[in-house]
Amino acid sequence: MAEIRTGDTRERILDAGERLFMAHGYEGTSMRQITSEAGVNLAAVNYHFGSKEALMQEVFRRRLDWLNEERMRVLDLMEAEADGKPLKPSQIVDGFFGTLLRMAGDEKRGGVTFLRLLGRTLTEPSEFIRAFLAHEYKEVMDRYKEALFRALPDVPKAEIVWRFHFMLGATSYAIAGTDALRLVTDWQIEDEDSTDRLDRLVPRLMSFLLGGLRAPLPQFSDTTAASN
Amino acid sequence: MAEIRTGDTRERILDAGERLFMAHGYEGTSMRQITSEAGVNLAAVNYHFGSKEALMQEVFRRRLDWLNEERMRVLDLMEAEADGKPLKPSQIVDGFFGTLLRMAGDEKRGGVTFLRLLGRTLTEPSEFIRAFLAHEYKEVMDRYKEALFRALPDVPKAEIVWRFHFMLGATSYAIAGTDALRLVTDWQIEDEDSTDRLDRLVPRLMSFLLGGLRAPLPQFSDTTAASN
DNA sequence: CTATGATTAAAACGAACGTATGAATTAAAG
DNA sequence: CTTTAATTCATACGTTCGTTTTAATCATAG
Repeated sequence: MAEIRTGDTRERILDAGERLFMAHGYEGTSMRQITSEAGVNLAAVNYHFGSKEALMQEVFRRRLDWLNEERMRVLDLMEAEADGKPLKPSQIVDGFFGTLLRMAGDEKRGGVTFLRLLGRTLTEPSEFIRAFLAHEYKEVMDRYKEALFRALPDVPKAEIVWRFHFMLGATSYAIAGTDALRLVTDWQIEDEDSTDRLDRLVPRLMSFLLGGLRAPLPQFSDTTAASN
Repeated sequence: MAEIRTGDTRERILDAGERLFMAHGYEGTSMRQITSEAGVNLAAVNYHFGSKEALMQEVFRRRLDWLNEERMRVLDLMEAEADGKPLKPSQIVDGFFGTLLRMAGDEKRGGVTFLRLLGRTLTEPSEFIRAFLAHEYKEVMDRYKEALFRALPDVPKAEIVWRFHFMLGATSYAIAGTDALRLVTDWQIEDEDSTDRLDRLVPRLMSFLLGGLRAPLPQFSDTTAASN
C-alpha cells in the first residue's frame, strides 16, 4: 500500500481552525469561516473530523501531545541528572513553562498562534474541551506538582498548588493577552520589536514566576488554624 | 395578579446575563437562555437595552463603575496619607487587586460571579467589549502604573508594565479558574470549605503577586537591558 | 482499460440565532 | 372614570448555524 496521501486538506483545516479559534473563540468561529479560510469545501470538516467539537479537540491534540511529551522528557532528564536529590524550583518552572513558551518560537509547532489559543481556552473552557484538557494534562501536572513538593519541602502542599495555579494564570495571560490587553494597558514599549519581545518574555516571565513561587508565606489573619 | 414581581425586569436580566455570560461566554449564551432564566419575555432585552451587545456592556458597567471608583478612592486616600512620598508596593497592589478580590465577598456587588466573568472576559475579548474595557480601565490603570513607577524607581518602567500584566493574569486566573481548572489540576485541598478558600485567597495571592513584582530583574542573554 | 475506494463538491436540511413588530396589559396622571 | 405612556407579550422575520445527503471527481489496483 502506498502512503495514503490525504491531500493537505486536513492540515489546512487544522491551521485555519487554530488561527480562527484563537482570534474569535470556539463559539465565535463558524465552520464556514474555517473552510473558507482553508480554501476547502464546507463538508470537509465533517468528513475528516466528524464534527466541530472533534475538530477543536484535534487542533489541541496535535500540539499538546508533543508539548506534554517534551515536558515529561525534560523532567525525566533533569531527575536522572539529579540522582535522587530534589530539583531546583527554577529547573521545574523552566521545564513546565519554559518548554511551553519556547513553542512560540517554533513555527512548526504552532508558534504564537497555538500558545494564544491555549492561554485563552484555559479560561473559557466549554464542558467538552475542559474534560479533554483535563485528560491531556493530568499526568504531566501530577509529575510537576510532585517535583515541586520535593523541591520545596517547607512550603505546605496546598500553597504550592495555589502558586502553580497562579503561575499558570500569569503565563496564559502573558501569551493570550499580548494583543488583547494592548488597548487596555495602553502598551508602549518603544525600543522593542515583536521578535525582541518574544525573546525577552521568557526570562521576564521566569523571574516573575520564581519570585512569586518563592515569596514569603502568607499570614492568615482569621481565627481558624492553618493547615499543612 | 397573584404573581408577585419581586425584582425589576432590568435587574433580573442583568443578573441572569451576568451568570450565563460567566458560565458559557458571550457567544455561547443566547438571549433565549437569558430571558428564560430571568423569567421575562424574549423581547425584554431589546426593549430595555437595545441589543445583546449593549446588555453585555451594561452587565460590566454596573459593576466596573463602582470598582474603579473605589480603586481611585483608595489610591487617593493612600497618597494623601503618604504626603508626597512614594507608596509601598504592597499598598498599591492591595489597592488594585485587593479591592477587586474583596468584591467577591460582597454579594451586593456581584460576588464571585462577576469576578469570574471579568477574569474570563479579559482573555477572550471580542472587539466591542475590548474597546469598552479599554475605556473603562484606562484612567485607573494609568494612575496605578504611575504609582508603581514612583514606588519602584530602580525598576525599568517596561519591566513594571510587564509585571503588572503578569499580576493581572495570575489574578484573573485565580478567580476565573477556581472552577474551570478544578478538573485540570485535580484540585484537592481537603480541609478548606469554599468560604475559607475565598478568605484565604487574598493573602495567598498577595504574597505571590508581591513576590513576583519584587523579584530580581531578568538577565537578557543578548543585548543590553531596556532603558528606564 | 475498468473497478473500487477515497475524497471533494454542491445543495439542502431543520434548528437556533438576534431582532423587529404590533397588540395586549399595566401603572399612573388628569 | 378616561387618557396616556410605559411595559410585557406572542409571534414572526430573515440569517446563520452545524450537519447531512447525494452526486461528481480523483487516485490507484487489477
